[in-house]
Amino acid sequence: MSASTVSRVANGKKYVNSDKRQRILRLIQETGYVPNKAARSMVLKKTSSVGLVIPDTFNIFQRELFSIIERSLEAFGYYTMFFFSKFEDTSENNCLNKLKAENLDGIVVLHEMKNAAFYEYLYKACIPAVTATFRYPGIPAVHVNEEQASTDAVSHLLSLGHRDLVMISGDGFTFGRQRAEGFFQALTAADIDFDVKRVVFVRNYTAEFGVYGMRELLLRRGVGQNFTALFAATDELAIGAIRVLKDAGMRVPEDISVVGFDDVDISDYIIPRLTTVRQPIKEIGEQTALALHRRISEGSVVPEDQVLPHRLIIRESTQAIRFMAKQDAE
Amino acid sequence: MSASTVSRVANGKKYVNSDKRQRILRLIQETGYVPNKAARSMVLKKTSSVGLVIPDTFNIFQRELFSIIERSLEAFGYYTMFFFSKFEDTSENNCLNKLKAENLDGIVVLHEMKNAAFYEYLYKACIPAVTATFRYPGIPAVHVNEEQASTDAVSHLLSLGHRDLVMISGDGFTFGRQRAEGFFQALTAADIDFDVKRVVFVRNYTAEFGVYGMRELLLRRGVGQNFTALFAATDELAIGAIRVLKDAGMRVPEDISVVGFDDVDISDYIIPRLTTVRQPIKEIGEQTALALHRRISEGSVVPEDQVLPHRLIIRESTQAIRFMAKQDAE
DNA sequence: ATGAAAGCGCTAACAT
DNA sequence: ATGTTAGCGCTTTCAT
Repeated sequence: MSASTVSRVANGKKYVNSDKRQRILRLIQETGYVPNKAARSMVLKKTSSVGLVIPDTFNIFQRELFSIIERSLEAFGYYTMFFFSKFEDTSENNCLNKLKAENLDGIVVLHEMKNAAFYEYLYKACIPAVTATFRYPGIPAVHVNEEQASTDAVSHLLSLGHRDLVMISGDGFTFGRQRAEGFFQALTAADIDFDVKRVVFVRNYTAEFGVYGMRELLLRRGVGQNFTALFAATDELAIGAIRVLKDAGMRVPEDISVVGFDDVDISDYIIPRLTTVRQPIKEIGEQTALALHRRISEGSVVPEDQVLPHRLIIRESTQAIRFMAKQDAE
Repeated sequence: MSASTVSRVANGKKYVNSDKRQRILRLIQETGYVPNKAARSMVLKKTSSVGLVIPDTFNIFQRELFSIIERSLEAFGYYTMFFFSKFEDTSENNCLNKLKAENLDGIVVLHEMKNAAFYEYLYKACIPAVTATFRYPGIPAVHVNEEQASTDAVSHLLSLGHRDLVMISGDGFTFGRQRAEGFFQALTAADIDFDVKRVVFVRNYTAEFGVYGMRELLLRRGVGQNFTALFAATDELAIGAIRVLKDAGMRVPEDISVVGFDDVDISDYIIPRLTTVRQPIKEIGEQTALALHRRISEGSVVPEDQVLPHRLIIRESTQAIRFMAKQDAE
C-alpha cells in the first residue's frame, strides 16, 4: 500500500477501509514505527513544540513553575523546548537565534528579556506568546498582584505590632521592584516613615544572597537603625536572612519576625516554619499553558492579563512584637 | 545567487569567493535569517538534539543536576529535549515513543526506566546513551560510589560515639537501596546488630516523606527501640525528619545527630546546618555531557563507568554522643 | 567558484 | 477508498 494510506491511518483520517486500517495499525505496532517529526513539521509548517524561555539561574520557585508548565503543555500535545537566558545582551541574542531556528508554535516567557528585539521578533513573526510571573505590553500575562501580595505580607507584620520593618529584595527582575513597592506602600499607608534604607537590593534571590542582604541590614542597624521584622522578597532570601540572624544571636520569631514570598515546598519544614505569601504555582503554570494553547489553536489575539489570587500563609516565623525586643533596642 | 552558495556560507564551507561570502554574511545579518532546523536535520539525518530523560517528580538535587547537564550539552552545540517519565509502564512507553519520534543524536538517562524495552531500543537504534547517578549494564555511567559514600557518612556518626543508628531511605531508585546497603555495611563492620527495623523506606525523597519516615521511626522507638543518630538518604528527607524531631521536643544535634546526602544548596543555610555527603554535582553534569558528546562524535563504544569522588561535609547537625542522651534512653 | 538537480520523510491535493 | 504527485527548506552531489 501507499505512503498516503499509511499517513491517513497514522493521523486518524477518514477514507480508509477498516480492514486495511487494522492491518496497518498492527504493522505500526509490530515495527515500532514512529513518524519523523522533522519531516512532519516541515510539510505541516508547525512543530507542535513550544519554547520555554527561562532564566539561566533560577530559584526553587521558578524551577517548580517551569516543570509544571512543561507538564501542562504536554497535556495539550506540545513538546517543550527550554531556552536558557542570562540577563545580558549576548546571551539574549543567542537565545533569540536558537528560538528562530525552531519554528516554534508558541513561546512561554518566564525570563524577562530586557532586549526589546526579542518581543519585536515574536510580534513580527506572529508567534503566539504568553508571559508568566511578569508582564510585557501586548502579551498576555499570568501572574499575581505582586504589590498587593507584598502589601498583605507587610500588613500582617503591622497587625502584629511591628513598626520598624526592613526588607531584602533583588534588582534582577521586575517582581523584586514590585514587591519593594508594595512594601513601601504598606508602610506609607501605616504612616511609617519612608526610608529607602529599609530595603536592601541584592543581585539574586537565593539563600546565599539572603545572607548578604541581612548582613548589610545588620550593619545599617548598628548606626542607629533598628528593626523587629523583615520582609524577604523570596523564601530563599528569608532562609539566608534567618541564618544570619541566628548566627548573630537573634531569635526568629521571638526577636525578629520574618515573612517570605513564594511558599516554596521546603518552607513548611524549615525551623522555624516560614510565614509567607503563597503564589498559586500550579494554577499559574496551568493557566499559562492554557492561555498559550488558546492563542495557538484559536488564534485569539486579545492580550488578556490574568491575575491569580495569592494567599498569606501564617506559620511560625512571625509573632506579635514583644516589649522586651523594644527595650533591647533602646 | 543560488541556495547552495548560501548554504556553503552558512556552514562555513570552502569554495566560495570571499567577496560573495561577505555579501551573503551581511545579508544574513540584516534579514535575521536562521536556517530551518527541521529541514536541516532531515537531510543531515541528525538533529543536534539530545534527549534528557528525567523523573516526573524530582528533588532539588536532581533539578540542579539536569539544569547543569543541559548547559553543558549546550556548550557542545546540542539542543536538549526533556522527557519526563513516571515510575510506571504506560508513562515509560509514552516517553519512549516521544523519544523515537525525535531522531535524537543521543540520550542522557537520569531516570531509571524499569522497562527493559527502553534500553533495548537505544541499543537497536544505535542511539548513544549515558546514564547519570545510576548504572545500567552496557551503558556508560557517571555517578558516585553510593555505598562507599553512605558508609563514610555512617562512619562519621560512629566515630562520634553513636551506636544506635537509624536511616530513612526511599524505594524509588537504586540509589535508595545502595545507600541503605552502605548503611548496613558500616553497621556490620562496626559489630552493630543488623536489624532491618533500623531503616524505613518511604515512597519519595522529599521533605514531606522525611516527615513520614521519622514519624514511623518514632513509633518504632516507642516499642523498645532507640536511636541517637539518623542517616537520611537525601538532604530533603533529613529536613523533614529534623522537623518532626523538633516538634517532638528533640534537639538536633544535642539529642539526635542527623546526616543527609547530596549537599543541596540550602543545606548550608538551614538550622541546624546540615552535615551531609556532597555529590560533585557540577562534575557529574559536565562529565555526563562530555561522555555523551564523545560517544556521539567519536562513536567510542566502550562503556566506561565514571565514579566521581564524594565528600563528607561536616556541619552542625552532628555531634558527639552525650551521656545524657544515653541515660534518657534507659 | 558556482549553479542545477536530487532527495531527506512526510502530508495534501489531485487523480482514479 | 486508494495511489500518484508535488513540495516543505535544506545540503550535497554533480556538472560546468
